[in-house]
Amino acid sequence: MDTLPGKTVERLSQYRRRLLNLVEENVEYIFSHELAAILHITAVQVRRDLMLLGFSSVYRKGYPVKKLIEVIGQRLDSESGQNVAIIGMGNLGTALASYLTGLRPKLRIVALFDIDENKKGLKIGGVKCYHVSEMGKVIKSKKISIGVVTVPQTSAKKVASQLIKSGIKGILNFTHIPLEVPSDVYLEEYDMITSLEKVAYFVKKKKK
Amino acid sequence: MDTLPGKTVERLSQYRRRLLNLVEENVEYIFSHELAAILHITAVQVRRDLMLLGFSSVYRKGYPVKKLIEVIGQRLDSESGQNVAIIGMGNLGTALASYLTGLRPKLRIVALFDIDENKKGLKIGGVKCYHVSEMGKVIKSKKISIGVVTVPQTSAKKVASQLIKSGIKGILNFTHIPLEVPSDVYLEEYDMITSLEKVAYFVKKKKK
DNA sequence: TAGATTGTTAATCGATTAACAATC
DNA sequence: TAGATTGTTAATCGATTAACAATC
Repeated sequence: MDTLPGKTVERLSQYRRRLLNLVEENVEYIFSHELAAILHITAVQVRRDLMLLGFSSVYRKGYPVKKLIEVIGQRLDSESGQNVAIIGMGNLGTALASYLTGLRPKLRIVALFDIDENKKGLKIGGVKCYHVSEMGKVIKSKKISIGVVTVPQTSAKKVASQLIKSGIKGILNFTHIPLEVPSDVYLEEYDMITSLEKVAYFVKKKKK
Repeated sequence: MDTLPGKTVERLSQYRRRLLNLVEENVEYIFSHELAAILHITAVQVRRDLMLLGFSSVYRKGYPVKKLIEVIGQRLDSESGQNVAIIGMGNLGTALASYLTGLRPKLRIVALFDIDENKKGLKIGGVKCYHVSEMGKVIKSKKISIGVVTVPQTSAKKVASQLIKSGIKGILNFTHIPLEVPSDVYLEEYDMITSLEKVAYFVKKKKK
């Protein structure tokens, strides 16, 4: 199966989330222009993405919602699911832990880590917190392939190298320093201050 | 002055952050390939971005760090600075408030809001928390132009419309529902689960 | 049927990279 | 000088949009 473009992957993730809401509301079919309107994109964009999935609509009814959710899942998710750890139980890590836990059945948050001995054994969103010194052991025993890094800047590099040494295959980095990873590890970085500065820049520009 | 492409704005924000670190280390000049290496991009990319700024290097010494920081500031920042509010003091909002406060002199976090009466008057990172009912009043009196939305999903739309009604010009949305804004308001959305699903997808793909 | 919607190709737009003369 | 580095144009790559025949 071909690898989808990153942008399409992002949108498929968004489509699925909206579609899951629609199922709750007992919507059975949706037209491309309806889904597009929800996400503020064009109907062509939606149709093209679904074309890449090889998914077709039902004539004059639109796309069957449940079926589409299923097909997106087949493409995005790993069949057996993937295990995720969050490292750094400050405010950001805690927010992520409680939000992500149980949200996607195929993306299981199975371990949290913090340097603070007092947080050891704590449960956030039902998931146990371990001391960072146990990282290597827990990552291997729980078959964790993805690490979310929410530690303070100062320890980011150390944590990343520990993750890599433990055999993690993907890192989502929320700290504000760029990380170095070997080519077999997928790295995604997100930086809040950059987003905010971008908003500030375009607000300034709009004023004129 | 021409409007810079969004991607360039993002990178300029990143350059500045790295350059500020370099100043601490008393680095006076930097070559394009050095800055590129720090950010895992190409030297051409860096040079092209700086070309858009109209900024030139010093022959055989590279770009003067302090001067470059200044020029990036002239382009990205608003001269008089911009005021920012964060709405929703859960874990995520608290993380943002404490991280962002005082980080960029021209982006001042001047007010926090929460629906919980008990948080009223609280100070996070030295910034006062108000009750959401005071939003309109405080936004106007403090001349706030940017709102960061970190409330629970259920109240996201309501908060956004209050912000817009109060005259805000930019919204950074961390909730998981797409917002609707009029065309004179700049909207940037960030969704953590989408980032995580993207990492998961490419980890799955790499395995093969 | 008439016409709303679709799936797909081709065209366009935007962003990145290659190429290379200019610098001193 | 020789050669590292730069600034900029042109070429390439990738993603979005326009166009439109096909569907029933």
